[in-house]
Amino acid sequence: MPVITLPDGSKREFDHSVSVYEVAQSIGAGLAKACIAGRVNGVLRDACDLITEDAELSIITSKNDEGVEIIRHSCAHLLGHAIKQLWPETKMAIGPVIEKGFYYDVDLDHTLTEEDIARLEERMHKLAEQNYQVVKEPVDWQKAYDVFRDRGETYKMAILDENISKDDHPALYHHLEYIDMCRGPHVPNMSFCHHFKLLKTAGAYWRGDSKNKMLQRIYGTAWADKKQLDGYLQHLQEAAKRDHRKIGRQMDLFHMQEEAPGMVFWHNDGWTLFRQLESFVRSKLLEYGYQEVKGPFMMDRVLWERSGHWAKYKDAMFTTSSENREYAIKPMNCPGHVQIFNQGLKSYRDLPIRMAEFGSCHRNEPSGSLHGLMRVRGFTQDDAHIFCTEDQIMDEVSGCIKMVYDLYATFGFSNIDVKLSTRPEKRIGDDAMWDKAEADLAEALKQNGLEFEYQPGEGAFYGPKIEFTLHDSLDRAWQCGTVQLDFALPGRLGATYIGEDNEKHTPVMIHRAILGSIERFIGILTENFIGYFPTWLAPIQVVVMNITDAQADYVKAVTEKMLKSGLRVKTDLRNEKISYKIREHTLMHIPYMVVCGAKEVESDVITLRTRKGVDLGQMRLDDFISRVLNEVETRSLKLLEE
RNA sequence: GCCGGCUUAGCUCAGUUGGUAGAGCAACUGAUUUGUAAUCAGUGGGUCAUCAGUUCGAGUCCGAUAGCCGGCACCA
Repeated sequence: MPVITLPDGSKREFDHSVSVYEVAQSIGAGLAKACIAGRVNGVLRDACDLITEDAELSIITSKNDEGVEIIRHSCAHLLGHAIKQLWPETKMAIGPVIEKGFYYDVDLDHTLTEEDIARLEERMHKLAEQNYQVVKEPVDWQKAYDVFRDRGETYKMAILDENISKDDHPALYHHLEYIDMCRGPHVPNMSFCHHFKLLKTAGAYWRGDSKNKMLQRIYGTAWADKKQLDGYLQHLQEAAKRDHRKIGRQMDLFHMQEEAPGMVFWHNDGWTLFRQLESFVRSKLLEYGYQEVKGPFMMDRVLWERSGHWAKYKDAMFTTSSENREYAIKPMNCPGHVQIFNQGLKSYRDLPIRMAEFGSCHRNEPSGSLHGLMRVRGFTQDDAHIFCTEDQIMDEVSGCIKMVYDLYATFGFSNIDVKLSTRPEKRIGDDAMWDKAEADLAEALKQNGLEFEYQPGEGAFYGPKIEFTLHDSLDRAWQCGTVQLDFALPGRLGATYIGEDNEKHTPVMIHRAILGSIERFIGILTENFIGYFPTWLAPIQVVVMNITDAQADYVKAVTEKMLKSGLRVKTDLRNEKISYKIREHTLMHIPYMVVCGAKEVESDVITLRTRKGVDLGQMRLDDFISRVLNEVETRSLKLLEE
């Protein structure tokens, strides 16, 4: 006699076991029709699952996030259904839900082309339009194994063998003649799965291991209704428009070329942006008590062997040799910083030493991983290493965390994910060291009131790390900042200080970067702002234009005054119509456009317009300069009058 | 590195069943002196990524290499 408690607190009593669907039906026909699944005592269950005892139940429909996820999951099955009809020899691997969609990994000798994807999608639509019932069949392990063995699904057999206990009761989901295995839940019928689109194919290793066979992965997106689907497809188009590689070319920020794969040629305007970021960080270094240093770009291989980098990363390091000495071009700055620390005897009174560098690093990243500014082979870290005693760890890590949030806020990034990556398989140092390092970082995060997730096994080989992932305006995630605790490297490289006890001790080293790679950060900023950089970052802040040659001298004088005030200004005295000039500079996203015609000259003012097309009218030049300087100094994210 | 795709003028792209290349924008020159997102006219510009094949003949077909793009793997 189960009593079902609904989310509004109301209770319904049944004199027999009821399915989720039946409960929905008892509430109303509309809800029954919309019912995808149910959450029973907090656990997602299929609509057909029976409730035998008193339970709390909420009905899941396509209005719930969970409902949409179930739709996506069922779309993966639908894709399986279609592909097995078109290519019956296909072996199905896994078909999970991902953010905004789903994919299915399949093993199929025939390489799927774009036309094949179109055919597949068409077939999926045809199947879904039948609105067939999805039938769930709970089975025992052996039955599931037999079913997939009979169907030649070797990957499903492998999953049963390696991932599912023999005592378990996997569920089979029947989509007409197609059968898939799943934890579920799934939609009760395909009427829910009409709003999807296949997006692309890609290669993906079986079980995510590059030693395994590469399968074909088919990506798709699925939504509750057409409006959501169309909205998402449009969102994808918008995202493509803000690609930093495209904007970087349009705004003449940088280029890359075949002769230097993964390395950036910064043009004047891009380099201006770069320098602005650098001086911003530099000003913060002073505020947070750092010194700034610069180490050599390459050092003898022996040093990298001692640090442990050679053993793990030699394939990814660029080397060069001269006069019987082999050098490695630095892939990171820490060993260099230890060399600086090692000059002269240090006392515990000297600690902590916070040593920062805009470190130019080179790593021979795998060719397939290169991606515009986001993943390059030559990059610049806003790197720092803090040498401190064990007692100082908490304060120093805490200081790093505060600095991370301080800097990100300047760019308007507030939605930040925090992760703590723990010891990897390949590592140096004993377990006691790792226990302490991981505990310290976790404690520092807790003290700062931050919620975080653990990433087991994702730490660096010398210590655990905190990773900060920020979200841009399209809610895409980018890992930028990192704080790493290191009990290993200072010892390996012979760093010591004299303690209160007059004995030598090995300092602890904290590695930290906030922007990460400046190149990458510029890529992120470009896409986040779609090229509309805030004035303090904008390569050109103001452009001054004349209407006719008669105002050329006035324009030059106005420009001169702005330049002397420290603004980045350029003139446009070309013999073109004002609308033509405005169009061009608007496309280049220059924050302020100043027009000087006969009227302005006469009353000694300027006329202003912003790149957003806002008319700011006439203004006195001094007034404008002081307002913009204030905007730059406060690193405002908004233009005047915005 | 792996799977797939792509590579034609500075940029965005056409180029029919193989018959030695075209547009728009940009650039340059000239005219135009113009009031808030494109003035008009003219000119120049490509070993069709590179290399090697098939063919009487290759931008087009085959192969290799490089780079890029989408993923996967990697990411100190």
